[in-house]
Amino acid sequence: MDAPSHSELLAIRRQKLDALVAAGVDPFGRGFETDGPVADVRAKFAEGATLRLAGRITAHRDMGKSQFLDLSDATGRMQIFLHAKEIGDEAFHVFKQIDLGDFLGVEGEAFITKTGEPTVRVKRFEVLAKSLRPLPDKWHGVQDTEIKYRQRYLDLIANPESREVFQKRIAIVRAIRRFLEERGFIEVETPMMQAIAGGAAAAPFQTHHNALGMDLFLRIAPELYLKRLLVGGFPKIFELNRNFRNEGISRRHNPEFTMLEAYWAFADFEKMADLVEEMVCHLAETICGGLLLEHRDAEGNVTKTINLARPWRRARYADLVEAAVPSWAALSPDARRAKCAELHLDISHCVADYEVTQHVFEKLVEEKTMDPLYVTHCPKELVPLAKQNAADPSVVDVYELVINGQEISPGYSELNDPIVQRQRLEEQSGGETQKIDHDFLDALEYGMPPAGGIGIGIDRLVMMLTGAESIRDVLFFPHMKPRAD
RNA sequence: GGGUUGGUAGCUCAAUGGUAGAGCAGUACCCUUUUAAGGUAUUGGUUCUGGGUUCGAGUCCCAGCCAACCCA
Repeated sequence: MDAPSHSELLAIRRQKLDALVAAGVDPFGRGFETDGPVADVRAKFAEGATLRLAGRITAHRDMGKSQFLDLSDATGRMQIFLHAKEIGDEAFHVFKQIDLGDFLGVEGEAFITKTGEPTVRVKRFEVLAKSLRPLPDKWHGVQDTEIKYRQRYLDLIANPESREVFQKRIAIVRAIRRFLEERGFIEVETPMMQAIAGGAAAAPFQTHHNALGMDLFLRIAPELYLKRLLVGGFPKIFELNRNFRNEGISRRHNPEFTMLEAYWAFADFEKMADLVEEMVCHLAETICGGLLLEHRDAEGNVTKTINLARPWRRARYADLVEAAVPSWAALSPDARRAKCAELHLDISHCVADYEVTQHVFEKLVEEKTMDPLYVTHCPKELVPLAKQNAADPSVVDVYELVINGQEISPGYSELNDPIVQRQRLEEQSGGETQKIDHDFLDALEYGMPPAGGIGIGIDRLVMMLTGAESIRDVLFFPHMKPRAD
């Protein structure tokens, strides 16, 4: 329910709407030919040229008979000038019904004002859409995080810095596709609704197919279907799309998130690491202005610096833990727990010994690592779908890429032994065989080529590359609880 | 799930327990090159919701809703 004064502001705009209709003007106009988005029109700007552009009115400077307005879209802003005597009384009366936020299409002559501002002198204009609600403050923009996230369109209209983050995200996603395609990878689509939610350990969202009378799950990962395509003979594939996990929401988690998975037959995890390193540097250099990324706070102070300079450091998991806590490897499981208490690390949720070590790794290595680090030779318990190392079967041939204190990308030498894979999945399912994707295991038995595989969480990658501190700042429409009425 | 902080005009923000205010936006008027235009006047409030304490609550207490941050 709107507060009374809000209704008053709305009522005034409705009155202007009625006045437009009374003057024979359609307040919600039709198609309008332009010379392109506002930025393109600005690029074509030449004094004396006739220009046509359309956009939303974002500023109005009323000088009486002279009117200056800013016409904007997501690409830019252009000043337009309008004079009562030049357009005539009838048109000026229509113009008087225009508010900030309305969409206008204009045609006019390009000129430069005496303050040097490129401007379009309006000869004709059309009302393209009346805005019936007032826009956010033009100077402060939208500060309220709830409005930013719930009404993203207002954030995009009012906050240029938000718009820039999303434009970078769009550019990053496009560049990833191009990068992989140029290297012979093809993009494929696999089911988002799966009878068994496999490929990761996470709680799925459940739904129901009426006609088939069966439950389905939204996928938590596309992995098992992409591997079927390796079996089917596609050697270089990727999928860049949404996954769904029915878990908590936080600064780093949204129930649906975007994941890139890529598989390369006859490659291994080290080759995949080279590929990811090259790709992320390519993104930083072409979209984010270079390999040195600076994250800033609201005041513009640098809070964090990430240096992507190659080659990226590679180190074994055990060596990293050992460097963080000397003699860790020599300690017994009980001594390790005692050591954690000494270091004020809460390991109450850890059951197995490898979980204690993993907690030490997360707190003392991962969270403190800003520059890229490939963590290799991880314990096999952490990664059930990867190949065991030939020399040391207690570890697997994988990397975990850490940047910005977060895991950005895992890469595996994929397990293609169907017998070992079956054992691993059976152990993981804890005896609940209905949770095992038997068709996937059958597929492996037909033969899957050895392959390198990667996953990259696109939202976290964009956070790292743009300096966003919350995943909500890189998602157009982050998940929110409904607001009570 | 636990803790901390916040929710006041359309937006951005003020307000020792004592008459709810400002800037912008809006409205009216002045102004023929302004650009956060300027000037004069002016409208606009269930202070998130529901209880309680008090002579008196935006402010203190309790419960709830929503959000941000931290922890798990």
